[in-house]
Amino acid sequence: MSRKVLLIEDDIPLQELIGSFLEPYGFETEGYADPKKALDRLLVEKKPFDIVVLDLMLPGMDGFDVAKMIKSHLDIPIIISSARTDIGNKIYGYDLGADDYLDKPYEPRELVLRIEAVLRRYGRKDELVVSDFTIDESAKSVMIEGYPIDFTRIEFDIFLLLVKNRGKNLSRDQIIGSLGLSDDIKHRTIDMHISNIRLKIGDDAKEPRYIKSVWGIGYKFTG
Amino acid sequence: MSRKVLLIEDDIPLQELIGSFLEPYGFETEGYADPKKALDRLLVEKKPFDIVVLDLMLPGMDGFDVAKMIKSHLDIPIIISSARTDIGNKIYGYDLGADDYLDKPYEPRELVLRIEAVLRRYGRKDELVVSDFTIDESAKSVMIEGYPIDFTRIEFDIFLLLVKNRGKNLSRDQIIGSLGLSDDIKHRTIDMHISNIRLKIGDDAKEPRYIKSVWGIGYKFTG
DNA sequence: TATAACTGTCAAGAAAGTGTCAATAAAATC
DNA sequence: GATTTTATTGACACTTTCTTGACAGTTATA
Repeated sequence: MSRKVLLIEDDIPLQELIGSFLEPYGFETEGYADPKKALDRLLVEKKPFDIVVLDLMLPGMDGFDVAKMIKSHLDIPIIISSARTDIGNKIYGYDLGADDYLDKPYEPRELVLRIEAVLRRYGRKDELVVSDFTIDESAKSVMIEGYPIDFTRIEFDIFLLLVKNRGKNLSRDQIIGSLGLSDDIKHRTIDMHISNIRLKIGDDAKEPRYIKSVWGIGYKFTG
Repeated sequence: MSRKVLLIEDDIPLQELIGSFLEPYGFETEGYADPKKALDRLLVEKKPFDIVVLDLMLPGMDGFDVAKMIKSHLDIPIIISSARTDIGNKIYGYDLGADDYLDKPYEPRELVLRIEAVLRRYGRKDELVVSDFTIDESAKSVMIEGYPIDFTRIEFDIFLLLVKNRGKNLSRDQIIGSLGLSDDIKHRTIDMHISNIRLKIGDDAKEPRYIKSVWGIGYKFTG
């Protein structure tokens, strides 16, 4: 299965160079010099690309606006390539959600690496890696340093909630509410789940590394 | 007010170059070649830095471990700088919470821009920043110059109330009422909480910088 | 300056919160 | 529907926080 790259680049020879360079790596490239046409293909015709490679210097439209428009409509990775040496742009690029940034001129080989890295990151998107844990939300599985942890359903839900709010204190009621548990559940119950979670992740309640008790408030995860 | 940069970099000439380049932009740089010393300064002596610039290639310790250690103890932005061209590292860097990534060699001017961008991004958290304090209401946490203060729940509530009414005198009864404490609580109790709060924020009751006693009335926070 | 009212903090007991065992209830699995 | 697994809860020991009386020190005021 070849992966489809939408290349928005007004330098036609470069466009062709990139296209032919990417091909042997299993990428199918479609290049446009006109950003409006590219947007049309992506957003109107809804051709399913895997990634966008976007030049910042474009005729008729600012590359930033293109990136912004794409990101606001579609969840697709974007690599920005630019000859501008202005770093402000680079930062702006990250801010608006570009997934990587490549200075021109670059080696085509580097582009391949970047694309693969970005796709890899995107591909394991439902795999949350936080501190020593790898959490797969859809599989409801957690690994600690590569070793699977055998959480029960509620333990998993509580753990995930804590991790997603890392650094934040969550009260027992917030936990109960977020998990949709019957609301006359006793606070002791949450404590018990926390106790069991700690046991399974090897956290010592006295000196916890991951799940800290916040006296009078609740619990928080600190990666 | 100058912003403090902790530079962990074993190339001494580069360290000095960066230091003198950053200075005119209002940054005060403290450089360490030895990551252990830098960590000591940051985590043990608790010197309040605003940002960490970290080289990955370090003697004695892996830069990743340094970043991890810092992030697990302190909520401070980190920019990783590296000569490694390995893209895997870059991704890993982002994964473990680096706030930006800079390829060596880089223009010092670029570092300035990155630092400012990262600080700007950091600054716009939904936190209440008053005088030397950063208060996160939802997390019920308070930091003074970047370092967490370990308030109890009632201390936090009183402190927040005072801060939100800064400049205004609050009577003990107002405090008791606002916090929903049992209304037959003695005024001594509030004094005691104030005393403990002052202790924790390093305020001297005789000559308080933050929480002033208003004779015959109550207390007020003056940022 | 003397006196009354108020404030700061110590120390100790009261109150509230937390960790976990063990028993039971509820759910899931076979 | 019997068996196994998971969830819930009371109990109790333990920890942390809160409250208060006491008393010294401070400030207002007559």
